[in-house]
Amino acid sequence: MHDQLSQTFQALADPTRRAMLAKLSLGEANVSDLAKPFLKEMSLPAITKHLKVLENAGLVTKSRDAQYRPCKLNGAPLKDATDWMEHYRIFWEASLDRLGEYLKTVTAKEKETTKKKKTAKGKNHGRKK
Amino acid sequence: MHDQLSQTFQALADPTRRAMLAKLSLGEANVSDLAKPFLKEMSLPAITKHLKVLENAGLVTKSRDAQYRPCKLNGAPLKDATDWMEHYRIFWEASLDRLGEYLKTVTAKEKETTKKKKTAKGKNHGRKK
DNA sequence: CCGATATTTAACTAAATGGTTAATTAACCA
DNA sequence: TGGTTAATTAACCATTTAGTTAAATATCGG
Repeated sequence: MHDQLSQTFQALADPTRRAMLAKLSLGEANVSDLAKPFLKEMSLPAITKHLKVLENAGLVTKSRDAQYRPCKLNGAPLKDATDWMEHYRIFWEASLDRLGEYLKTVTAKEKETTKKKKTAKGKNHGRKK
Repeated sequence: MHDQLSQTFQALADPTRRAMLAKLSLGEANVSDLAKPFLKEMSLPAITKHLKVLENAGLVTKSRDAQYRPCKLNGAPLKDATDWMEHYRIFWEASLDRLGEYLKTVTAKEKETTKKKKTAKGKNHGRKK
């Protein structure tokens, strides 16, 4: 998985890393700032590694300030990610529409109760249709 | 990594799986349809596994039609993913805006040449330097 | 220079990922 | 019924991931 987009999605596929990005969205923070909320759950080197994943994905840049490493969020790779997802927007808006449609239907037809009920509903493992 | 959002991003973090979604965005397709473009690079069971990842992430649903398994794209999980990313939009538009700003500036102020140039520009977070 | 603080590196481990080949299941069709 | 097609499952393997502890590096501050 070497392409940029995969790396971006991969980096986002972890709640710790997303939380770190959320923190960085509030402003620069050094490593121990970023680590603080997680030090009960994991060690500092674990944080360093997560940060490295974010850096490799280009989502975070690190600079130097004495012994500190102030980190900065770089949103650029997220643009390509949203651009990719944008192509699929219709596929969730469509289903929401259908949900709305469905809700209208059920509320409207509340009188027309229990018509057909025992048509093979479950797995119907044996055959098709 | 058990949360839905992580699973969604994880599923998207692979070009084969994204290509399968792209194909499904054109309409239903059964497993061998989906596999066809990749059978030179990988085996059918590999495709089955990728498909399973997409199913587990809720991005694809599979039904039965005789020996075929028609697959359908379900965009719903992508909504949460884009919603998440939406919070960061400013972080890529910011840089693009600054680019636009910059472009306006240079073209507009082409007469007013080189005014102030060396005012501390960076973050200068801690202190040093 | 010394000790403390901030962070990384090394070495290791367990589990997940992405792939393989071979075998199995299921349904069609002639 | 038997052969063919569609797809999954099993068993296995290599690599990556996510974590650990312990040691190393670098910089500040007195």
